[in-house]
Amino acid sequence: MELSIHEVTKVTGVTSRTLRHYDDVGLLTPSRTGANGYRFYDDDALVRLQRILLLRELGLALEEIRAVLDREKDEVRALRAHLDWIDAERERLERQRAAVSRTITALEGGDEIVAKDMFDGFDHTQYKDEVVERWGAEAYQKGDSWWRSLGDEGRERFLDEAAALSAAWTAGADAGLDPASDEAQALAQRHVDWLSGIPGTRGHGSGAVDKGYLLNLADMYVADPRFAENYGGETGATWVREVIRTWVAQH
Amino acid sequence: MELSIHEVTKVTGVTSRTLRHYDDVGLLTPSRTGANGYRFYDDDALVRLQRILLLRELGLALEEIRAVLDREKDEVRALRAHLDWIDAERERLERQRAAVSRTITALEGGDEIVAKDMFDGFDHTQYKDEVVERWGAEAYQKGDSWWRSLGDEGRERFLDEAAALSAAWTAGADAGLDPASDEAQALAQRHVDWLSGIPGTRGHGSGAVDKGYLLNLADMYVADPRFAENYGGETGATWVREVIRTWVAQH
DNA sequence: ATTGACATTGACGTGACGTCAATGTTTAGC
DNA sequence: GCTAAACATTGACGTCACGTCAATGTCAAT
Repeated sequence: MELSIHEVTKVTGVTSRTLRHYDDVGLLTPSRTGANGYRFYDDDALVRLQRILLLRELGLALEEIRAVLDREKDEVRALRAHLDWIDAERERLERQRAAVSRTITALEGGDEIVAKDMFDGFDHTQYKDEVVERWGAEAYQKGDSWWRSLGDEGRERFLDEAAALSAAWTAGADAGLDPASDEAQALAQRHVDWLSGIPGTRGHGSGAVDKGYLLNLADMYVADPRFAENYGGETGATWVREVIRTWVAQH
Repeated sequence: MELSIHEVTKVTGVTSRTLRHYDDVGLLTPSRTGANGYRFYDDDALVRLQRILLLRELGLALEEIRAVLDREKDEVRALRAHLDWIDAERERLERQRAAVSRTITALEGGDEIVAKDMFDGFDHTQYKDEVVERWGAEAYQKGDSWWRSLGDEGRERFLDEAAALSAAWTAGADAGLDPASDEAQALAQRHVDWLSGIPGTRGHGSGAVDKGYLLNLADMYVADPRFAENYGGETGATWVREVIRTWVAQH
């Protein structure tokens, strides 16, 4: 039995364009080509097409399919590799979903989010991946060569310290510490040290963190609910601001 | 402040090619273009770039981003739509993963899988979309003009009935019904009626479903673990086969 | 002979750039 | 003033799996 290209399309649902494409890339050669150039497919060709379509449905690329069918590659191994790829894609989508979802929440939270604000969220350390994502953007302002230069380990340490600071601030606020106390001021110093690692935070010329920047930051912690969350809510953030203001006054 | 394209790349991490591309598609026009053709970006342009990069990380297409930034589209609504798209992608991957996984299992199960076998899975109704996919292939053997001719509604009904049958069979098996009981036999009749809608199932000449085909089908339900799953496992499938055998004997 | 259905081979379009290639501009050093 | 390095530009092709014309040839039926 030999089918014309039209009959194959009716029977398989694939378009003639697809069949010609498969011919072009050498994935499925017609069993016979007439003197007029017409393509004809016999049973063997149809079986091969069947297998192609199956693997295609499973998501394999045409090149992969070709390798499998030409016995250049083990079928199970190819599918296993594909499974890994699917898993990676799944995870990526999962993270992206979370990021989009949080962004929507933030946008609905009320105030118009200006890009500036979104990129300043460098201590949103509740979720590491989110921070990494934010840093990919944050890097814009600070120059991401720095962030990249940290290496995986450096980034890890940086984020860990950020998380530790957030926890320490919350604990201090909960404890109702005096903003001028040694403990609170030591915490402020630690925060400043951490900040100093970020390019762009240091004042012009001086090697130290810019005080104006610090005060702005403190204000932001209070004003922006998304920041406040990381510092024990509004009251916590207010306390953090007091501690920082005190520290600035003393330096 | 005005940055050259090179400075922008250092500061943002995007390549100059990307910036030129964004210029080409009108997504981000440089604030100034020198007489020499050089591109320069001011603060406003950088803020716009910031927002572009953020939305890009969230997975929006450039065209979408442009629509959002040009205030043609609400940001939240755009992100919501994108969320839907992500969810759809997630589900698609989930199904694909399951299909690939099952295929691997089947391949490892021993016997070489002939294309024929794989395409006979027309009542894998656990997931509708999967069935649709399988049908796209199954159609190969039966001639998919029929499947297409059903229309969306017809396909929907067909798949719903398939799912209902699968559930009914499982329930019957769980209940331990007598294969010869009226209830079980009614179920068999219903299954046969459903099958009769499929071209190729009817015996030559007679309008009724071919009995040999039915018996083969029943055997397959038991033999193939991928089928058995849909009929309450191996024991369930065995019971289904008994019911069908009884029905065939009585007709 | 004409019509209509079906076939062919190009060739462009899709999305978001990467990657040459060929060439002009600016800056720094000698 | 010359030269080399660094940086800029505009094309233009490649990616992936085809969809979609366009221009044209072939075949069966009327």
